[in-house]
Amino acid sequence: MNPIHLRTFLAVRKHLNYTRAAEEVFLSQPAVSRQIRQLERELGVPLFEQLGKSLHLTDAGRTLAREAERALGTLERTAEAVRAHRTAARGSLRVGASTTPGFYLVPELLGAFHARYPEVELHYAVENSLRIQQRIVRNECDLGFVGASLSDDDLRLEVLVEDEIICFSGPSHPLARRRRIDPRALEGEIWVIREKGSATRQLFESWLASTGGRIGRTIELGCPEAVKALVSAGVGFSFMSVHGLTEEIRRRRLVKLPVTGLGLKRPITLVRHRGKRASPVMEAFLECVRGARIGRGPG
Amino acid sequence: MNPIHLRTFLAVRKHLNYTRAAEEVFLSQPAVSRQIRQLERELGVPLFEQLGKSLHLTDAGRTLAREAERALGTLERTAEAVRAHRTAARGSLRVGASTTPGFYLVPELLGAFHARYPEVELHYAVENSLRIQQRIVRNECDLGFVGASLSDDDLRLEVLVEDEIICFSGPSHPLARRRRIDPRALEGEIWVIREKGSATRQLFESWLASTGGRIGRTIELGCPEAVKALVSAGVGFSFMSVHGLTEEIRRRRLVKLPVTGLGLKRPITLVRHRGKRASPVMEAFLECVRGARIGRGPG
DNA sequence: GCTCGACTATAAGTGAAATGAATAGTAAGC
DNA sequence: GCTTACTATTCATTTCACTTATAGTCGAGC
Repeated sequence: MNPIHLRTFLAVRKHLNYTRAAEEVFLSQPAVSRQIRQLERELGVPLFEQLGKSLHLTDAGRTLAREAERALGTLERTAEAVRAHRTAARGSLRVGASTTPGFYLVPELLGAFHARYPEVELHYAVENSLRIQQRIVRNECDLGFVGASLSDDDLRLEVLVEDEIICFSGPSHPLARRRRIDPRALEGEIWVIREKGSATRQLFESWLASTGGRIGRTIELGCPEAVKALVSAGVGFSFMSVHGLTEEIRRRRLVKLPVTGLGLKRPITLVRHRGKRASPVMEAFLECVRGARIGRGPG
Repeated sequence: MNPIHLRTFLAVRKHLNYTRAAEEVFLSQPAVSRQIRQLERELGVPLFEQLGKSLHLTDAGRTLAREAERALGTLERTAEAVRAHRTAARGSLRVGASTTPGFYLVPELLGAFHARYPEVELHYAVENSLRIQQRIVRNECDLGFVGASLSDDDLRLEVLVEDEIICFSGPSHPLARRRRIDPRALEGEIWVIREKGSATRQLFESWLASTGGRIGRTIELGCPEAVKALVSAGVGFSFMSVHGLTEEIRRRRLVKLPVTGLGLKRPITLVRHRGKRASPVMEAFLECVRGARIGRGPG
């Protein structure tokens, strides 16, 4: 029971005349006869009856006429719903991000995108860089933003902006008054730091080890905002992407510490699967990302 | 976009594997590839994307998956609704009848039929015999019951029962006391009779003319029940099918008049179009008609 | 009663489209 | 780097639907 058969049937019902119906659907009259016969055979009931010269619908034919229009409509709406995905107006976008971009970069991108494409369903996952990488590979996310440099043949990387990691403390902290701080001098202080999986922490630890320094007493917190709040209250010091600190430094709630030799930079990278073809929604989001003039960050 | 394509698509979505999907829908793998490609071309969007070795649905694919099930369901229900007409349980029946059977025979048949097939939509037209005949020829009615003998090459006639036309008056009428009434004796009385188009009236008038009798003063009424009511009240006399009088005669509200030589019989005939194939509903109704033991009438 | 006109059914030939088998290509895993 | 699992491609084949031509049927008009 094809849509073609149904349309032919409806044409016959309309004219009650095979020849006219054939003209309407641009077929020959035998083709119409055949299609109706096929329908009748498949459904097991006659759809038309011929009395003398005139054609009439049977009960079954009346039922089919009523339902066929609904069925064709459903099919048409289905096709239209799918075709709607040709534009970015409808669809979904699954974005992943590691903590630093996930807190201080991506939310505003998503906000801007949502304002332009309110119908698009957004999914957002903030996890550590490794897990974001996995999500991309498994196609659980369409694209990701990470602070770590990943390397994987399956991934397509695109550096968006350089991120700088700085040390900071609260304004009342003794370190805040120093004009120059040797890395070794930090060892006696309390370190307020993120959990082990944090790329920021790993990066900083690597650098510290290269200077011969060690980590002293620590307080571990899972969320960068919690770290900032604690340090701002005067407890210890920490290090973090400068992008996450702009506002607090301007308000003098946090102070950048002049640690000698600390010039830790890393790229914030847009990650995609190499083999993935960009959907219209994804194209639109990428345009948003590039239009956001990233790189004019606070660094 | 055939149902076949949609089913193939749903199989691929289920397995996310063309080869397995091909097994499920009993096709070769290239055939599945091809059908999916056709769908994608028709809809203008990719439905699947291949990342490395694994297959994923696109947004468009997800939409289609959701809608395709609904669309296939609609089609299936449509087919089922039509197939339901293979039995007499669903459908419609258009019955026509002339006055005599229309009042005193068909209603109980329809009642019995409706009790057995409550889902069948019934249409019932009571008109004079000629119009019923027209309705059958034009296929406005599926079958008819008439009191007149019709002749038409297009019609298929079947005598159900002999109907007898008798004369009657109210119990208080002077005629009711007579043991024998000559047709001529009626001329002085008031005739309560049906309208001109009535087959009963025509039949009676023909008979009367053959005896040399004439009609005297008349009161014309359109409906046989009104005729009975008036006569029962003592006004004049009338003639009518015995089938319509059984109850009133038994209750002595009407009295059969012994008019000499009056033996007017006519067949109550079932009328169908010769070329019409009986639908299941019609078959069922005909069975009802024959099962009603017509012929054991009150005559 | 016969012929003509309108219509549908049937038959045969044709062409397009879908299918399947074989094969090449590609990615993933050991 | 080879093997395995899967999809894309190619080509021959078959199937199916269509068209053309024709026969059959019904109704109308002379």
